[in-house]
Amino acid sequence: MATKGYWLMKSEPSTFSIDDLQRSPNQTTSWDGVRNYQARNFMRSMAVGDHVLFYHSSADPPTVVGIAEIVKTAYSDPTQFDKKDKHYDPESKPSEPRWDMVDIRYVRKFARALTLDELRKHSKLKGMVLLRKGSRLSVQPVTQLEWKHITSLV
DNA sequence: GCCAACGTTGGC
DNA sequence: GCCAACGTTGGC
Repeated sequence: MATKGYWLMKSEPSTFSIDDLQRSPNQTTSWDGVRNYQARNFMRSMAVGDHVLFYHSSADPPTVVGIAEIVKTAYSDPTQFDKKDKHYDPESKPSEPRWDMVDIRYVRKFARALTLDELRKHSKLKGMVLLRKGSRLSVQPVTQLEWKHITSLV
């Protein structure tokens, strides 16, 4: 059996929180609006069943709040063609869509949210992309060890 | 609100 | 292909 991938995805809770995900139809949503090539490429490499840490960015404090899973692999993000959408991309052609999204489903909320300060105290998490200075990637990989360690805290 | 870090754009 | 200017992210 192949090992599943582990990821972290950021969302501003004022825009879309883990509670919003839990309340969504089938507790599922499509992760649209990603307009960064690196983040897009990570989404393209996701497989159904991959595990996702749900992160609340620009929150006070910013925290890892729970877990989701990938339920649909990357496909064209329709908001790139919607002139009224904030993430409209006039350069992208329907014949050759530039931006993709995946579908994720709610799995669980942690008993408590994990702050960056707390995570930084764990030497095992020292290499985490999330904790790197200036790291802005909204979709990023997590190692299996990092995943195990974080989920063991809650 | 500030600003460091980073990605993108476009002139050359 | 270089790099300055600009825009965005996101912690603080």
